[in-house]
Amino acid sequence: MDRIQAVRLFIRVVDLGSFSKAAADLGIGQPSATKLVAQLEKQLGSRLLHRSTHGVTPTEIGALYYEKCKLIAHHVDEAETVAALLQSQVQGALRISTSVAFGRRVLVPLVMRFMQRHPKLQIELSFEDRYVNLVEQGIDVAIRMGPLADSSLGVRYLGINPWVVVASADYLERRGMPHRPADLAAHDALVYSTVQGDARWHFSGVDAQAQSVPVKGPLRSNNLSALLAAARGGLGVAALPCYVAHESVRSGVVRPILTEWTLPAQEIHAVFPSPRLVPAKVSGFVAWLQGQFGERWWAEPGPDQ
Amino acid sequence: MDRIQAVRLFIRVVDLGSFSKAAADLGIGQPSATKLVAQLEKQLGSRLLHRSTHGVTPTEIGALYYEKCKLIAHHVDEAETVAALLQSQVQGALRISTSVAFGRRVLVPLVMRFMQRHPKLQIELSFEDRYVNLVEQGIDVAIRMGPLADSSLGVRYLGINPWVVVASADYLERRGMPHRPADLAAHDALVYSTVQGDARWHFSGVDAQAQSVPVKGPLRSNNLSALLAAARGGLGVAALPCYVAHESVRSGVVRPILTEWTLPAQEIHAVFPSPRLVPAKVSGFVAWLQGQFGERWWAEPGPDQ
DNA sequence: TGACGCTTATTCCGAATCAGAATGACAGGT
DNA sequence: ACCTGTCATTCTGATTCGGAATAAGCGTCA
Repeated sequence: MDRIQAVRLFIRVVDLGSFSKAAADLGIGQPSATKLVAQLEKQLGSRLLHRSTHGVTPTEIGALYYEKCKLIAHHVDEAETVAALLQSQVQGALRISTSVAFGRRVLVPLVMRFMQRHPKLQIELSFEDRYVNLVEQGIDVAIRMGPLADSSLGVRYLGINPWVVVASADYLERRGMPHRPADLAAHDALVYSTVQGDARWHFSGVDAQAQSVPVKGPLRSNNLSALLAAARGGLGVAALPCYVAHESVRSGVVRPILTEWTLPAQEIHAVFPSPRLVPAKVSGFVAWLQGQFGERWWAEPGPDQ
Repeated sequence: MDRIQAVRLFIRVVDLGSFSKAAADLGIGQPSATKLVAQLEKQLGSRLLHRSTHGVTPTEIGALYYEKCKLIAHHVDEAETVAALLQSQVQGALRISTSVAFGRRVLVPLVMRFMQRHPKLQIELSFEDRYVNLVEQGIDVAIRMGPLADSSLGVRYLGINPWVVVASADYLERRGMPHRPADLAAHDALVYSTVQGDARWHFSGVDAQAQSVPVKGPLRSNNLSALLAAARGGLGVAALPCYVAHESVRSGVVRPILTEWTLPAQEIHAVFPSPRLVPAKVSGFVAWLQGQFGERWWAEPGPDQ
């Protein structure tokens, strides 16, 4: 027996003065209404309604209880409304976790645009290159690159994150232009320690032949901006995500090399707790994000740079 | 699914941070707790709790809903308390319906005593010699004489209401003392029109022989006090309830006659709506009343006379 | 007076739901 | 590495639910 429905029914019964009408009003059968109120009375241990063959009238206790029931129903409605509003509207606090470089360069401008569309949304952007436990940290959605470890979470594919190998023009002049991946062995590599911890770069040729070459060089860092700066300074060859390198390539400070080969691209995913029953602020943000990663999204202008 | 129990469970789950503990707290199994909250979430359409293997924490929506739930639970408790208090305590308004003479002479002093025992009780005494519909008139309990018509009501036997035939001493001197019911044919009868509408008095002898005698006389009234006054004034012979005649008999103003025969006594009943689930104010009053009608209750002193 | 209409109460039966035991999976503490 | 405590899932028997049909009561109206 659902006592909340029983309370709602009782209210309608008192309002309409009839089991039949109230039952029809709530879309249930008359016998159910009779039995439901009878159970309510049994639980309370006191009669709420005087029955006659021509309708019902509340008893003294029933009248008092009726007033209380209206309060209860009101609060129940309010509670459901609260939940529904938070659920259906994009509002409240949205805590986003993302990697440092991607967040700084790509996500920030996107989030700015999203915030303009949803003024009631309060964004909290958290930059972390290490894996974080979404639930523990209270993260609503994380944007992650590469393979996904935690399969119990909700996941949406956003796009692909291609990489490119770049070097500055003067460096290439000094050290020569590599034509094959193997040529890199003679070059100074700027290694992104987070992804390329094993100091090997994996290439795929146009004929789908994979090549893995060990690299070594003067700089290892977990900060892509530092690697880009080093590449711009002519310190070596860097493998960078396109979105990091694009500006410098476009302005000519660095030049992409080995364009016949491609580095393994990472899939970009939005990850969030609880695959089902996702708040609208999360699902709305993710859905909107999915529309923002076009064919050459990394060529979009960055935030300020 | 009982949503009120679900709400209560959800509160305990948030309080204790665990399904298992909350389930044990409410005396249900852990799977039930899990399923109940899951249903609650399904109905609301949003996740209320973050699950982990070491307990649960409320989500943003869950925390808000938790506050609402506490309000709801509070109001539910209050409503149940209201009903329980009215039900179990003798308080509130008690509407009593009774016949005019009986009420005035017998019930009023009894009710006075009952009121002293229960100060929170508000009595409304309604005097009506005709039959009233208890439910329509909002009567909590009626004290009725004689046969009961409405069998759908709750009934408690209170006692017997004997009658006596009286006349004043000077009348008997003038007209002679009747020795048998048949002698009344030569007397002036004072007829109580409500009960003796057919103008016949029915006697039972000591040997259980029934006699029915037609009576006629100068006065018919539906008011027993008027008949008593007429009898005291020597206007005739009156058949009266003992409780009406007793004072006048004791003081010698009138004398009982035909004491070898008895008039049909009426059973006194308390009648109230709804045989089951009777409020304590009603059942308490009726139970107390039952103890007040002893062997010669009608000899008790009246209110003021 | 009698037929009708509307109401509540009760019965009955198939279907849906519930409750708890058992089991599995998982993470943290020792 | 094991143990403990937690949540999720599955399964099964019993309970409950919900509506159709029925009965009975009372007021209304012709």
